[in-house]
Amino acid sequence: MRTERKPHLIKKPADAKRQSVDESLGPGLKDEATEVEHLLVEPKSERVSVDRVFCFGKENIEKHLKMEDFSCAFDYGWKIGSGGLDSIHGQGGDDLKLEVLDGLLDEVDEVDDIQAAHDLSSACEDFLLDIEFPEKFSELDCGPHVGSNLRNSSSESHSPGGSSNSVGGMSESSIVTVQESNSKNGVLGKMVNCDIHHTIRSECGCQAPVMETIRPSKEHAQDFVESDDEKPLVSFIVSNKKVKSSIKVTKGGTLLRQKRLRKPTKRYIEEFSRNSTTSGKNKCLKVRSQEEFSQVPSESQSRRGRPKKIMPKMEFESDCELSASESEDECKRTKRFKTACDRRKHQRMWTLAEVIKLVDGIAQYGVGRWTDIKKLLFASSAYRTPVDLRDKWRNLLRSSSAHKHNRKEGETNVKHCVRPLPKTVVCRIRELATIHPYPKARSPNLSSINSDPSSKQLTTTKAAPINTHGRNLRGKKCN
DNA sequence: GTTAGGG
DNA sequence: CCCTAAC
Repeated sequence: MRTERKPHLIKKPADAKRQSVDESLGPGLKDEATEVEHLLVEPKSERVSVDRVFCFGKENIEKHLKMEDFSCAFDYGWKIGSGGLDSIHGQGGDDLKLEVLDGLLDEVDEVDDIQAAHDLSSACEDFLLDIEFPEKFSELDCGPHVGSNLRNSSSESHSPGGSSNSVGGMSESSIVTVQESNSKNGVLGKMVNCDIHHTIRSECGCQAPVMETIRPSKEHAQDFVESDDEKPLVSFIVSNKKVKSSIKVTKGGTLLRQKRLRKPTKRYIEEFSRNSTTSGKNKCLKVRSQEEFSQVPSESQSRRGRPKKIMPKMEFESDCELSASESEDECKRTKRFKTACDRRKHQRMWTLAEVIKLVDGIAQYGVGRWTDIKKLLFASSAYRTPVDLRDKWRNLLRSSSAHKHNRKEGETNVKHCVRPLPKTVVCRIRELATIHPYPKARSPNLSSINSDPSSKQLTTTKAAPINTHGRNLRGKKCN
């Protein structure tokens, strides 16, 4: 049992529950301060509201409730049962707790507001809380069914290892049990809590493989194992909650018994994803989208890394499916942003010097050896890929042919040439085109030779291989 | 990996 | 400038 563990923080060693709780609080706050912080928002609110419902009226209890934001169930159980609440305050470790948990009060206010809106002051708050989830996850739960399950689980929770309980339902049952025990007798609740404690532990160990079938929970399962040994109750519950939340999202009807689980707040999700990113645990789906986002700016330097292929759209979208609607929007936004930026990132105009360089390169190496030309003549300009050189050459041929054509026809269409090249360059291009006809492209030279415009295509395609220089790339490569 | 061809 | 097929 966990109670045997170093009770340095406990002033009343007789209280087994508090021992475990305190013990768990110590490391938990240090290691998973943020996680605990957010995860505990829910239990706290529940506890507080329960406190109101049952009108315990103990000031110290209320105070304690505000301060102690760990495992709702256990905390409550021993509090009521042993009445050792006062001992918590003033303990050395409480300062740390207060620091960490203090920030929770703000968020708790949120939850309190929600409760007020739902008019939870009645004794049926449990049910209202339960109904809250069916509303949000209508496909998962149906109100009455949940309620019945809740009661069953709570009553069954005395027998640990109840295989009927799903993983997600464990904590739920524990919570409910505590609340019921509060209303009936604290001692029983205490015992129940003990049992729950064991139950959760044992069941979590057993259920870990099952959870692995669910995608995001794989990490959680690991957390389970870790926390089972190292971190006591709080962290354990925390991880358990994590699993539950993920299960709730991914799996549906099979895990209906997760009633007490509140939908994680937006802030929690964000924080969680952030933590996951830093800690290397991809517990949240959003992490991916964030990573994608961060990739965008880094691509601006080199064209070489054309990210379009790197970004498979289908994969992107499928990831979005599993996350919430908000993240879905984000995904869409990101995708739009990326596609808009990726396509035609920078249209670098070809300078005259570059054109001349290209022409020289072609004259030197021939048409088709674009990589060679790029390496030798455009090594400095990383943004010019061999494909770019080829495209440019293609365009040059076209324009030069147009030039020729225009001249032939009386220079009527000169204005169509957006960036007219110097005559010398055009002449060179034409010469090169004659010597190195672009494969399958309509060589201006040939086209001029061939008076019949309709037969240009055929003539060129046939003429290219015939060319004595063998400038056709394919033929060249074969050499 | 490179190139041709089309968009 | 980008994409894809072909090599």
